[in-house]
Amino acid sequence: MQLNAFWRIITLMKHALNQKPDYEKELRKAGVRITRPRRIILDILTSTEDHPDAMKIFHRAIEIDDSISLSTVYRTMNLLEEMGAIHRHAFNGGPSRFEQAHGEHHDHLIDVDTGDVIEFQSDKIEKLQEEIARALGYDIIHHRLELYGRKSKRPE
Amino acid sequence: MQLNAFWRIITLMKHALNQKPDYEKELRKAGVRITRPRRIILDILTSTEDHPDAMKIFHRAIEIDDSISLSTVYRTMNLLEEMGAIHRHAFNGGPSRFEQAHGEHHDHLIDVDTGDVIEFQSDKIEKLQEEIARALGYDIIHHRLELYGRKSKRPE
DNA sequence: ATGCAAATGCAAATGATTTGCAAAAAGAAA
DNA sequence: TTTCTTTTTGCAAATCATTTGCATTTGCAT
Repeated sequence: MQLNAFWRIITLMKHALNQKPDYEKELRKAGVRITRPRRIILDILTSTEDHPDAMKIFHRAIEIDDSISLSTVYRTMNLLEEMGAIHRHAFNGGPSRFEQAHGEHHDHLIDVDTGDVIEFQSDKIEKLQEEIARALGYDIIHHRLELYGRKSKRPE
Repeated sequence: MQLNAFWRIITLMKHALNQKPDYEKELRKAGVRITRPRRIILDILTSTEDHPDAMKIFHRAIEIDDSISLSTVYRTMNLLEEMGAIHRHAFNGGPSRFEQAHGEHHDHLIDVDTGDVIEFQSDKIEKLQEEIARALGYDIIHHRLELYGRKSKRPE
């Protein structure tokens, strides 16, 4: 795992640290009913490293319980997003892809050939964004930095 | 217009400098037929400061010629994008919004209340992105930086 | 002017996502 | 653990942005 003063890779960190927040308890506390479909979807989300879209989540879900419907997946994603448990991305304008909202904010490098996603974070970039927004008279609500790249021929 | 070593506003620049590339000639040279709908859509694109979506372009177009169809707008946007004459954005995962591809690369600050877009550019951020991608073993094909913000209460 | 390939308008198709509704399940109360 | 009320579900149909098939029209090289 890379680590230096300017930026760091996030992807592997959450699993290395085995951060699996107990969403079930959290959600219940917030008055959300924990149903069978929701529990299954949460499990899928907390145990994957990728950023699946609704259809992919649906397919993984019906392998566990084939009565789950696609609309429930969509409804659950909306619910979890509102509760702040997941984040939604629209890479390249494609279908929404989701990831569990583990603590650290991070940006994404998307492999244009495979769709793979690497998460990283740079305080330096973050700080520059703040500076620019402030100078333009704005407060940043959220932001989105996506690098679309291809594996280098000769990695250094 | 702001200007310093680290970043600059782009939005106003293109109109201040009155950069209206002659897309018609360029496209014709590339073997693209200049039809009435295409001419009208190009005019709309080169004479607006905002980032309209297909529907907005369509409405502006039928004011000039009410026989233009929405599918032609979409087809023309795809064509112009392939020709590199325009850029497509999917802010917030909403419908595609377009802008003429005037020379300078730039990023966007989107006003979450109004949908307004301010264009800016920071070499420093650009350079950091390159660094990160390289360290991860990738070449950047393109990237996307969007700041979503709200006007500060006390602008400085 | 003429001919033919390319572009258009229209309507129907697509893909992602949402919604209405009756039936089923969750959780509080008894 | 049974009952009751409310929420959630599955299904099918609806919606939204966008694309496509096809018969007709148009650009433009000859």
